[in-house]
Amino acid sequence: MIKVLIYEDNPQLREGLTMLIDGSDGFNVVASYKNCNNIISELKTWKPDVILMDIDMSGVNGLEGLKRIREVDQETKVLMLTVFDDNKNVFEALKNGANGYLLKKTPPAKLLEYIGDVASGGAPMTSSIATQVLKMFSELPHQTNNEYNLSDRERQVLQFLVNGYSYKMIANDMFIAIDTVRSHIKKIYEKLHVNSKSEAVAKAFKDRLL
Amino acid sequence: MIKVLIYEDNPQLREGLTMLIDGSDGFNVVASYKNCNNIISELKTWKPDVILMDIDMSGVNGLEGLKRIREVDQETKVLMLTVFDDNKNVFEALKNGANGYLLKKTPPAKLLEYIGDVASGGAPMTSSIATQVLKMFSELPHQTNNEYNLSDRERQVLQFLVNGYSYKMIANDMFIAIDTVRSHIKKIYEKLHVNSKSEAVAKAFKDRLL
DNA sequence: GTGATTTTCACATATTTATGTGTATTTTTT
DNA sequence: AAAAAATACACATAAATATGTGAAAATCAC
Repeated sequence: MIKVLIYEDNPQLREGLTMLIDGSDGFNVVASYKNCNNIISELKTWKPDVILMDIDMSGVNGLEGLKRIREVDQETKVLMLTVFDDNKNVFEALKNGANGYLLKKTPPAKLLEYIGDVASGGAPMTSSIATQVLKMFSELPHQTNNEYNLSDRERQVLQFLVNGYSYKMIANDMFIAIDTVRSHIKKIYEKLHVNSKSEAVAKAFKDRLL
Repeated sequence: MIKVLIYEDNPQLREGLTMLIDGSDGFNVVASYKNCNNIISELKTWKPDVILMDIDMSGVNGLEGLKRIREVDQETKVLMLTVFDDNKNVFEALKNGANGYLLKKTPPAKLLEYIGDVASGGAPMTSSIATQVLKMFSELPHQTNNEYNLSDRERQVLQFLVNGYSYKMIANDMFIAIDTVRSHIKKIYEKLHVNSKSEAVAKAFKDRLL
């Protein structure tokens, strides 16, 4: 018997899902809520096998709920539900440890099938979602990180370093004195907590700084 | 009407698949073969919408067949079929532009559904496969590339460079003379076609050399 | 508008790197 | 067994890098 906990904003859909799932052999809906405001205590109370989680809810939404769950529990399977297959949410959800991602228009029979899948360790997603996921991963490594607060000029210089330019070449290409290049680089080292060109270059790759 | 072309080693399964698919509304099996030896001319002859491709076949196998197709055609959908969901093949297939990946034990009804999915642009996969794909991508950057034929010792030295070690520190840690470190590094530069430490480090990341 | 940051430049110097040329074992490949 | 790589070491030198100290103008943020 798979214990299911439902989070869904819309009362009609919430009722519908509960009826559908609870009325099916092998499934048991232990409770359903309209947002994730008290998700941790609810999780502890019901100890569900699978959580069906709507993304868009007023109050604490599904992504936030997922995060809260994963802070304390890696075991419970979480199946995200959404109306739109919008890129950003899919990615956020998967990053935060969602076990699957379904569109609300998924037919009832398949929904049950997917809940079964996820309960037994699978990662179900509708094929349109799967397409997106693959596309995202293939296009991925583009989104720059700037937790080190490099300035524009510093990022430019770092880019040159990564491309293997010497100080002299950088000075030439940027139309500044070599001593200026030096001072930028000194600042970069400070900010990245390194003290050599290759460490800076390595860090640029590791932390996707460019 | 979705035109399907089948490549499958096992005569019984080939017959079975053909019967199943051809006998279903909306599907038409245009031909089926026991290997990919002549896949390009067969592709041109039949112009299928979807190719159902077994991975393990004697003669030209499915992966090789997929590669040949993608050299000349990006449009035709290719659904890979396999008995085992072994990691390596899944990855290879997806890298080479497979549109989906199914286990042979997929029930007939779902198989048809998946063929429909892929024909309309989806990327169907069984949930066990999807799980693997996600896991692979998340674990990914681990599988070293050695097209530059770095020797063991050279790779070690490069690793130290990436970690920001100076020649002196490398010599110390590897219990060799600093001149030996130099000579290794010179060799590394030759092989990577670079001439500075940072270029070598950058290349190590770009080409996932370590 | 003023204090903070960024960008620019200068001078000095110790250390590190890049390159060349050569040699001698050992290991691997053919 | 011979040829080819890989590994190890030495000496020399020009170029590049790291580091320090200092300072002025421009730009940004509150």
